[in-house]
Amino acid sequence: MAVTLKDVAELAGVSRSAVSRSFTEGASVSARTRAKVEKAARELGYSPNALASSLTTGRTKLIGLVSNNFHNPIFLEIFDLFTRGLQERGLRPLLVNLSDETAPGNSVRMLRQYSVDGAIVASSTLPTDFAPAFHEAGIPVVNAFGRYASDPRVHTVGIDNIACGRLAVKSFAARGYRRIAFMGGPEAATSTQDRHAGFMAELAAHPGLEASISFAGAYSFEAGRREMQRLLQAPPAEAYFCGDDVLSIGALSALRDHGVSVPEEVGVLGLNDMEMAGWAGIDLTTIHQPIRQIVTSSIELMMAMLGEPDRYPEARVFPCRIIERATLRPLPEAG
Amino acid sequence: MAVTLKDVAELAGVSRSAVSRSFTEGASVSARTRAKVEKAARELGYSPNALASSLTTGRTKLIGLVSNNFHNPIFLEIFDLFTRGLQERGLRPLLVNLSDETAPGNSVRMLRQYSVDGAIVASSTLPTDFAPAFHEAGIPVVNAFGRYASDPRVHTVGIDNIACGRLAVKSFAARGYRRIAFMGGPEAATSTQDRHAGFMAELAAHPGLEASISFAGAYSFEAGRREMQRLLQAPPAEAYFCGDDVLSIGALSALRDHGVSVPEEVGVLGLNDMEMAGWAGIDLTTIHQPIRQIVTSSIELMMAMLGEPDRYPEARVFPCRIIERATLRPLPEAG
DNA sequence: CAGCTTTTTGCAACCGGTTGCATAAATCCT
DNA sequence: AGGATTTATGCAACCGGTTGCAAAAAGCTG
Repeated sequence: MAVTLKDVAELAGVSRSAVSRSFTEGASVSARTRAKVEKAARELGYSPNALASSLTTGRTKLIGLVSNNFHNPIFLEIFDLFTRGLQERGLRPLLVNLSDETAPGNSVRMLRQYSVDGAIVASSTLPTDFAPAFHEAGIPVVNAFGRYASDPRVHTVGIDNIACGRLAVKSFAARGYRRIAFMGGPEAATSTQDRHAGFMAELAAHPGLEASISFAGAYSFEAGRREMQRLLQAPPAEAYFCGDDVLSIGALSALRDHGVSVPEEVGVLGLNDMEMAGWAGIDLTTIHQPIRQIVTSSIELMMAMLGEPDRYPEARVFPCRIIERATLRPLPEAG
Repeated sequence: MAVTLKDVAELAGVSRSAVSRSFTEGASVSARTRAKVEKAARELGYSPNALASSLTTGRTKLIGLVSNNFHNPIFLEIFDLFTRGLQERGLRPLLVNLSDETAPGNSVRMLRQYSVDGAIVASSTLPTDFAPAFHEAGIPVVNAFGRYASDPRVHTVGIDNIACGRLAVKSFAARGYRRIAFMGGPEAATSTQDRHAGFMAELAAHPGLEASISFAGAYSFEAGRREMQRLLQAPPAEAYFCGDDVLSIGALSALRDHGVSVPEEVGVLGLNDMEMAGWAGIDLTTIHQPIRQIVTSSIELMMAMLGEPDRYPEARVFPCRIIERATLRPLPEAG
C-alpha cells in the first residue's frame, strides 16, 4: 500500500542507500542518480517516512506544545503564532491540552514516547516545577509566558509580572486615583501571585494610597463579572487592576449593569492587550503583553537548543507598556 | 542516553520479545516474567518508543488536526474539545495551521510523512475538494464543520447551512421584519455560500419580504463593523442575518456608534452561539451550532474509521436552533 | 510417570529508513 | 597513458521496536 524506499530503488535501478542519499541534503550522490531517483519517486508518488528516519537520525522535528489555557481567547492568537512559526521552520506541533492537570508526569511521559525534539510549555498559570520536569526527563524545553526568575532552571520567555503589578500602581497614582484595588485571577496561578506581589511592593512606596485585594476564580469573563458584582455590594474602589483582559471585560459588564460610569467613577486596567481589548465598545485600557515577540523568541530559543541541547538556561523578559484607551482617566497634562 | 527495550531485557534477564510482549495488551506472557520486566523497566525509567513500534504495527495514534480558523474565538472552544476528546481516546493531535493556504497538497504530504492514522479537517471555509484529497492519499479523513452534501465523498459532520439560511428568513418573517438583509462572511467560504443560498430560497417563499445582500471580507469583528458602517450610509434594513457571531458583534458595535437602537430599530441575528454571544452586554440572539456534538461525533467517526478504513462515507447533520436573547424582537405572543 | 495439550519463550526476520566502510568509477595530474 | 585523488555507490549493520514460528516449559489426564 504505502510506497517505500525499496520500491523506488528497484524502479530506479539503484541501491536503497542511493535513494536515501538523494533525499538528504548534502549527501554524496551524482546528479545523474539523483535525477533517476527523483523521476522514479515522482512516478510512484513516494515521500519518505519521517518517523522511520527519526529512528536513526534521532530527530523527529516534533515539538510538544503544552498548554492549559483553552478558555482565554488570547491563547488562540498565541496558538496561531506558535503553529505558524514552528511550521515555517519545518517543525510540527504536537498539541497537549492539560485540561485541569497541573502535574507534569503524564505529558512528559507521552512526549517522550513520541520522541519529540523539544517541548514548549505555554502557560502563565502552571506551578514553577512543571517546565523543569521536561528538562529533567531530557527533553529540551522552553517555558513561554512562564514565571520570570533571575536564576531560571529552564529557558523562560515572558514578561516580568512583578513589574506589571508595580506599573499598575504607578499608573493609578499618576492619574490621581487614591483608593485602588487589585482584582487578580486564580490565586494559584504564578502570574497572579507575581502581579499581586508587585502591586503590594509598589504600594508601599506610595503612602497616600489605600488598596484592597481580591481574586476571581479563573481568567474568564464570568469570573470577572461575578467578582465585580460581589465587590459592588460595598462602595467600590476608584480603580481596579484586573488580572487579565477577559477578566476586565467581565468586570466592566458588571459595572455597566450597576450604572457605574467608567472611567469617571471607576477605572479599570487590564493586562494582555488581546485583540478584543481594542474593539470599539470595549476600548479597554490595558497593559500590553508583547505576545508576538514572546512567541518568536521562544521559537528561536527552541531552535538554538536543538543545535545545542545543553545550552545554559536563560530568562528573556520583555517590557510591558500601557495602552491608553477609554477605561482609565487620562494622565494629567504635563506642564 | 535513552533507555531501550534491550536494556530492560538485559536487566530482567529475558529476551527482547519478552519485554515487548510485557508491554502489549493481551500478549502471551507469564505473570512471573511480566513482573520481572516491569520491575526492570521501572528501575531504568523505560517507556516504549511509540514511533519505533508504529513502524511494525502501522499505527501511530497520531491524528492530523487541520484548520485555518485561527482568528475566530469559537475555534478555541473547538480546539479544546478536539484535543481533549482525542487525548481521552489515546490519540495525539498533530496540529496543522493552514494560514491562507487553500490547497491540500502541502498538508497531505506532511501528514503522510508523519504516518498519521487519520486527519480531521476542521473548517467551514475550505473548498469542497480539500478534505477528499486526504482520502485519495489514503488518509482516513473526517471533515468537521464542512459543507453538507447528500452524497458526501468523505465523512462530513456539521450543520446544514442552507437550512440555517432558511431559518433566518423564517425567524425574521415570524417576528414581523419586512426589509431584511443577509450580511455574509467571505464569499469564497462554503458556509457563506450555503447560508446565502438558503436565505434566497426561503425568501422566494415569502413574497412580502424585501432583501438586500452583502458580504464582509472575513469572519472577524473588524470586517463586521466596517461592513455595517458602510451599510449605514444608506437607510439600513430592519434585520440582518450575519454570517457568524463575531461578525455580528462587529456589526452591533457599528450600530451602537451610529445611535441605532437594537432590536427596536434594527435586529441582528448571529450564528454559532459562541461563549461570548451570551456575555452580558452583548446578549446576541443567534443560531446555535452544536459544536460539542459535532466534535464528539467527528471523533467517534474517526475511531470507527481506524477500525474499518473503507467505511462507507456518511454525512452527519445536526439541527440548529435559535437562542433567544436581546438583539431580535421577540416572537409575537401566540394566541 | 508417560503422553498429550496448552502456554511461554527465544530466535530471527522484518518495519522503513540511515550511515560507516570498502570498493568501484570518475577526475585530475604530470 | 598511468598513477594518485577524489567522488559515487552498494553492502551490511543498525535505529527500537513487533511478530510468526518452532522449540521448551508447564499443565493435564489417566
